[in-house]
Amino acid sequence: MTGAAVPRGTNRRRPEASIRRKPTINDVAQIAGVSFGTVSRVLNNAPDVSAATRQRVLQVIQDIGYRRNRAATALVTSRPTSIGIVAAGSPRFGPVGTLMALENVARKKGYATTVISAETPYEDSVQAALDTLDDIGVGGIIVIAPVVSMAAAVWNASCRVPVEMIAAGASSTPSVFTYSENQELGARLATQHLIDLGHTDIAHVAGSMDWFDGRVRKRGWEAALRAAGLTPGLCLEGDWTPRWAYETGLQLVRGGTVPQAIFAASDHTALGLIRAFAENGVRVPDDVSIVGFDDIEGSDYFLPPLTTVRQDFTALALMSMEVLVGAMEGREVDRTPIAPTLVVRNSATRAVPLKGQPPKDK
Amino acid sequence: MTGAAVPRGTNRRRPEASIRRKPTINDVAQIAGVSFGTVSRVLNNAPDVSAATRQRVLQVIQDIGYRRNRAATALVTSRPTSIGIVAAGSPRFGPVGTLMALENVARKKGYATTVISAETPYEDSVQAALDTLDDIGVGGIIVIAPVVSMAAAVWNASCRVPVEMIAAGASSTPSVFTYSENQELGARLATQHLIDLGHTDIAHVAGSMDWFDGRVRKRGWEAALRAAGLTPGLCLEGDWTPRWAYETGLQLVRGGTVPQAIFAASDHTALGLIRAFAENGVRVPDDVSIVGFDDIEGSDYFLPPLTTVRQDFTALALMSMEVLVGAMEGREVDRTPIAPTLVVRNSATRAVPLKGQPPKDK
DNA sequence: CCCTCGACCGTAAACGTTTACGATCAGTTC
DNA sequence: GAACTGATCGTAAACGTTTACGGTCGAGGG
Repeated sequence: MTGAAVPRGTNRRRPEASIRRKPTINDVAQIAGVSFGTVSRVLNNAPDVSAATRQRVLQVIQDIGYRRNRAATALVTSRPTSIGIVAAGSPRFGPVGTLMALENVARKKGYATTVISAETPYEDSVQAALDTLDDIGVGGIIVIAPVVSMAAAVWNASCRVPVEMIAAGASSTPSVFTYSENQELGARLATQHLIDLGHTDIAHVAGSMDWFDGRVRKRGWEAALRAAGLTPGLCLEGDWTPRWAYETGLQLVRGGTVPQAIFAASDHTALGLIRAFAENGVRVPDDVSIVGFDDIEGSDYFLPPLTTVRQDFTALALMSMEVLVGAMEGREVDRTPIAPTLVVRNSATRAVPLKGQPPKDK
Repeated sequence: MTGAAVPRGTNRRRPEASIRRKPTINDVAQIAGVSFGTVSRVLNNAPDVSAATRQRVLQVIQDIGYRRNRAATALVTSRPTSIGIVAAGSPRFGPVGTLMALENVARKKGYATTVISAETPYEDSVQAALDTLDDIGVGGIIVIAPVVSMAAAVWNASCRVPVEMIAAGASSTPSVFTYSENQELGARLATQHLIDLGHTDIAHVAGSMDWFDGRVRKRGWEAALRAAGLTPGLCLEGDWTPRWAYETGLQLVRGGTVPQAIFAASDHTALGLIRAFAENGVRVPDDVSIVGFDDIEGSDYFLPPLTTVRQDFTALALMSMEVLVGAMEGREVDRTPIAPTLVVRNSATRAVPLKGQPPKDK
């Protein structure tokens, strides 16, 4: 190969210096004694390569540890190579496992994930996150939007790529579609369990109504009650903290208005309630039945072990990624939400007739 | 959710909306009436461009919503533009907040983060993760390696870019350096608290010795005891689950060997212990003092509220990113670990003289 | 008036791929 | 034996930047 008309592809500026530089497609080609075009073909599993040649190239790739430069690939094929995830900074998330599961599915499908946090759930912050992701060249975005203000921000933002929102019970728009677990069903399951146990006075110590989860769980509670011909009783709305629940519980016992049964919006809520009751001699489940929601780690070792609702975050991640990739590739994909399951333990028990009242009183 | 919401700022930011294609540096140049070289200069804050021109170019960039193509940039300058994070799939992680904090710091420093999960803590899995990250062109990698087998895998793996491991008490090597919170100090704090309360019979219900956290917390317990002239008592090693702790607790009460005080390796461990004791009439803290580790959400509403040790994951993320970026840019950076803090609540109390024994015996 | 010098700006080449197209060379077919 | 046909392979031209270098132009020194 003399200097005459060195074709563009050959590595001219480095004879055989063999620096620590990453090998390129040309290095492979040269060693394998083919042109870089051929190497590209084997890289992309394209036809028009003989088995023997393919084998040889593959061998060289293996030997010198060649790895395709993603930037170059991304540059020429605008085909996206990664997926963006924007997560709120909020602590009340699914476990890290959710994120990991998301990544896992994406990787198996050949996409890298880059996650980015929205500093606030408002428009500029969300738009900034979306833009940053767009820069990177993601092919689609999943935003975890537990809070309604964040969802609103997403609806108002603009983005060139498909955006999927994980937000329980939020509505889809043409440009932003939604996926989530069927938390309303979960709430109905929990409430129904209490109903089946014979309770009629079933209160709800709710989460924040700024959260979709809070809204949807409350809705499920109401729906179950109505379906059973019961009128929804007390509903206290707060935040998700054990502290708030504790204080709420205190008020209940002080006011002498502890209900027969409580559907707590989260396990942490249940935890606060239980402590407030325990400190005042109100026994769970003997005096009041409680069921929680989330099945956080350790809830099986609360005092008493908590009957609660479990969401399958891994399945959620799997499905939502399926949906997004489907949208990116223009495929249609089934979008029936995942169903949570009730896990019954010891915090809710059969209703006993209230003292001085006939049972089945209605 | 009425239709009042703007239907997702459709093309609002794209006035003339000529083509769907992203504008390039050439589009900007053409509209601004300069050459692409000039645009590149203003993009990079290079000198040799007059204030007037710079202003005009900036304006055009703003107007047409130009955003620099990262792939192209990455291709020509090999300067890294992102940071990789590999996390084990394990559930026993810090909260999502840790990951988010990591991302946050990185973004502020101008790096994107891409996280990837190692499917197993073994060598091929870890190496694969490292390779994938290398492909993407990250400038440095943070691996969260709680398990010793994973750390070993990292030590044995090869990687062209700086690798930082977050692993409590693991040693640094020339190629892989380590950062973490000072968990041994945390364990000593917890134990010392018990000692200060007058306990002399302080057992440790440990975590798994496959975890750095498990090893280091045990070491801290021993160290505190020795420093106080006490000989370490019972040490039961298990996993981190409440379940195992529960069963261990059961054995303790059945054997009549419940110690005076227990340093539990984690809050979940403490939770299991507490239940086992509660179910058998052993009162916490009256009969046995317990201090946990982690300060998980809700531990302040356990029965009783748990005295425990809190790690500052945000600070950890901040510092470790600082360290990594420092290494990437060849800077020296202070690497003193972060100190956890003891948060005292109600699960540990002053020692009472054992029945039938004189106090201050031994 | 020529030369030099900054300040400003344009241009070519390179980064490592993919894609479209053209070339070569057996083997077939007539 | 000429022309056609696949199968296999090589080549040029992009993709959107950055970098190194070269040019122009007006001002100022001699």
